[in-house]
Amino acid sequence: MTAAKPTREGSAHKRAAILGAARGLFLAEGFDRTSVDAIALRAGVSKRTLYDYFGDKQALLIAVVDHAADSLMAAIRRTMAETLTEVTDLHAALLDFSLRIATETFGSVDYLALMRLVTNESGHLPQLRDTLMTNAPEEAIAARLAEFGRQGALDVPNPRVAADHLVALTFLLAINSLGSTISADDPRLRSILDEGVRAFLRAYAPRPRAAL
Amino acid sequence: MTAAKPTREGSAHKRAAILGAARGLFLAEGFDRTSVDAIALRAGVSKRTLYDYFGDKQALLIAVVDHAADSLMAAIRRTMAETLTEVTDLHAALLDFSLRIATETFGSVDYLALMRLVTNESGHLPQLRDTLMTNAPEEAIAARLAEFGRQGALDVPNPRVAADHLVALTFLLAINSLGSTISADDPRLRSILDEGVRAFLRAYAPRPRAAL
DNA sequence: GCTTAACTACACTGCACGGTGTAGTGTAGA
DNA sequence: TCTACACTACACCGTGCAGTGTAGTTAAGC
Repeated sequence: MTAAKPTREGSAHKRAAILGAARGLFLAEGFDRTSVDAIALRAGVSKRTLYDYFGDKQALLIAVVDHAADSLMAAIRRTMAETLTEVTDLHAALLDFSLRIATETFGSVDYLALMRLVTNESGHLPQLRDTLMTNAPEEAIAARLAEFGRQGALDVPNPRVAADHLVALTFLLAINSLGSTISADDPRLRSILDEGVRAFLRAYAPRPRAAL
Repeated sequence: MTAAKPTREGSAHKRAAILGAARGLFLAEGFDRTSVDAIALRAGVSKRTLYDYFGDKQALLIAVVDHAADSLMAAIRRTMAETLTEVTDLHAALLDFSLRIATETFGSVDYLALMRLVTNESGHLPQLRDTLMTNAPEEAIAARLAEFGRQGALDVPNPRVAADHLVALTFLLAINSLGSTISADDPRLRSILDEGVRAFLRAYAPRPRAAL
């Protein structure tokens, strides 16, 4: 799924170093402001090797986003399995989930920052559009919300919309209010996520059928 | 409030032309990808004049954002006065408000796109931070929501949080789902705003005190 | 020791772009 | 007509940077 142009496909270690360096610099400086020389320097790799591995600065960006998407999906699946099993206290479960996803190693916040970067900074990369237009994270969350709906813990006639709303009330709002650099222990982050989850549950709490 | 470096302060018409051209190109291509020559060409002005007016590419960006913020605030105030007066049908009123703000001449969507651009593309402009960190739009909306709360039409213990949630469920979600280029008649936009307003009202509808 | 492959160091090209300096043009007022 | 001004057209500079070509180094396998 990854592997943009691994012309030589050398040691995975070097590949990871390059991806990590590129991700960090792209997030901190933006795509255009990040020079390939800086990435190579930070990765401890010669510029030539970088080009042999990825072929192109744009291809490197695609690889970074691809890798981030995979990481995020893995984190979501793992965290969901660990936090979103209980139906007893949905607020605690959803808040735990949001907090962990937001702050976990390369969580959704960095992912969203990358998305913004891609969407705004280079709005003309057909390859990227394909990669990131899958909305896999939202779909995964939607599936879980649908499950809660089936169990009667939520009222979600349209799970995908509900998932979008949950994401908007938590991650989207967090990254919009705070910058792209969010520290895990920032009290504002916890506050935003908490309020967001609260509002989400108020909007999607099961209500007596007669009320409508 | 505007006026970054109007070294010469010539005809307001030329100034507006430059601002408009810059805004359009910044939104379409991003800040770094937009050359000053392109802006001058599109504005029908010599590059030299552009520099005489604004002094600097960064100063031009600041002026653009400043102007956008002013426009948006004016639009919000005007539209709020025209749509958010009725308490009878809050859903219709809020949806109308959202739709008009989102699609109006330089609505919140473009504003948010500019914010993203600024935040991500050049994360090191102290001047810009000051300009856009006011959160004036959210504050204005919060004030109106508080008013609704006083009238018993909504249950908003914390108006500012409620305003953030409304914005997240509508504009933020819209710009995140659709690109920065949103046509006013895109049915998806209306759908997103409608669902967002619905969820917001479910979350902030007045509820019997006994229920909690 | 020899070959092969991965990699580095480094020089180099081409280009795009931000910003400046200036000569010249059109225009309005005295 | 002269002056002042706003503006254009254009040439120009410096620089940063993507991408390439290559000679040389290291290490592994034979």
